[in-house]
Amino acid sequence: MKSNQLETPIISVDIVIFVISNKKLFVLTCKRTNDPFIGAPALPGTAIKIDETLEAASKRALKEKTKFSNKIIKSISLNQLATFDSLYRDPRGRTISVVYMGIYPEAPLNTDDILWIDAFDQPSGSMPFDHNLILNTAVSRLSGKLRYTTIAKSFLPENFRIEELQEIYETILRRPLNKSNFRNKLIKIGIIEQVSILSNAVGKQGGRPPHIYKFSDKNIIERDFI
Amino acid sequence: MKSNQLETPIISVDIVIFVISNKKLFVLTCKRTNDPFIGAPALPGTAIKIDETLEAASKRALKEKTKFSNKIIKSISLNQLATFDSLYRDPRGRTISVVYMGIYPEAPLNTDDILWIDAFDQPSGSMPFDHNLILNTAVSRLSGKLRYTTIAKSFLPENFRIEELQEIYETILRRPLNKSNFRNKLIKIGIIEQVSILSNAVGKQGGRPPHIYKFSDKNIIERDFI
DNA sequence: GCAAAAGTGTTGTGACTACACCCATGG
DNA sequence: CCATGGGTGTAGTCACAACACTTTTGC
Repeated sequence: MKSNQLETPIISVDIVIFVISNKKLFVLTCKRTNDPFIGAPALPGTAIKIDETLEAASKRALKEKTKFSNKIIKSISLNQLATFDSLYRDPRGRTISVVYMGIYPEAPLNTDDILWIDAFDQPSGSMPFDHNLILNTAVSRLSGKLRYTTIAKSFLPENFRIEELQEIYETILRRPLNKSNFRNKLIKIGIIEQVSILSNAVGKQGGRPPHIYKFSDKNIIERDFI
Repeated sequence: MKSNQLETPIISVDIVIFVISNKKLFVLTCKRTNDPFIGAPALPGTAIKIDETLEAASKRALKEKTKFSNKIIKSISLNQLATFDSLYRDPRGRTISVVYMGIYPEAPLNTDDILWIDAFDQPSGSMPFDHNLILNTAVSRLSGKLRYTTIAKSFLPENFRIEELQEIYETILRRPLNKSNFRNKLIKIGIIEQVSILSNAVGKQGGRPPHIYKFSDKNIIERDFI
């Protein structure tokens, strides 16, 4: 620990990465390799260097701790969530953490270093520092953003079925939505548009083939819509 | 300048304080007394000390730079806006600024040190650093919050006339609102309630005396409402 | 009694909800 | 031909916008 920590706080970043799998919302944690809480699953993070932006530091931390491919790291767009600054959040000394959030674009997979935890089932104290607080803040921001942005887009591939999209909403909002009203609203508002008339689905046991949709360019919704 | 700035960024806070006067939205600026941009009107701010929270640092900066009374400082509730971190935002060296915003509870008054500037009429470059960007971010957050919180409360005294409240909304949203629909909606949603039946107004030239209202306890609006 | 300020009523339009029904495919 | 997954239609209700109108005061 350097002596200058006595006079000026350290700045770090922490990252909240979401993914949806099997109608559940998961968050990326990495097994800690350093001193305090070593071995515990925590949000990935790092101290920031003087010549990098907070977002760049976040991407660097992600890369170092998760070993995700460059392609994946690049495709994750990070949004600033908030800055956490309570005096004793880090036992090593005063550390102020700026938190970024993003969405993982593929199916989650646990490894030795990585554990995807259920975002709605993380008892307080299950993560070190104030990471449970951070996660709860991120979850409510996520559901807030669902209302007035097209953030749901990041959870899906370029082309998707409407029901896949509806599942994203239902998972995050934690309530069932009406099929017919859901599609009517989204199409009327004009944030999604049909790509192909009918496409044969892969590996399913009967049923009418779904239409394929994609998001249009519109990114911001005028009023709330779900 | 200390040598450790070479290795770890400095953290500072900046504060955006709003007030409404004569149907205009104003923002507090203080004449800079220090080296870069000395004399220019800028958002008040300060470097943070190691043993104080960001919010405490903001209040301290406000007090030092504005000389507002303790009572006023106490009554201003600060909300974190965002953290600004572009690499060259401060010519002195890497400085990351966490920005807080709040609302001034009384009529604004310019002094030697203090200048209230029009929030909607600040050409880019009129303030040092990235303070124009910060202000624009704060303004759009303020209008966003108007939709789903009762933040308008802070612009008014405990008791107020409905038209005063409507003026707050019209000023921030920058469009006229319908009198009848405005009151119906706010009362139906239940965020304001009548205090007295009719009260004689002070110093006005005729006209029916207004009812007096206050905000009820509800602080969060379920859906958008204006 | 008239102007000014405040408060109320009404009506058409459009959005949201809930529900029932129709379509296209695999087995 | 039926189960399954997908897509559509509609009617009632409720919220919203626009506008006109009434009430209460000072002069």
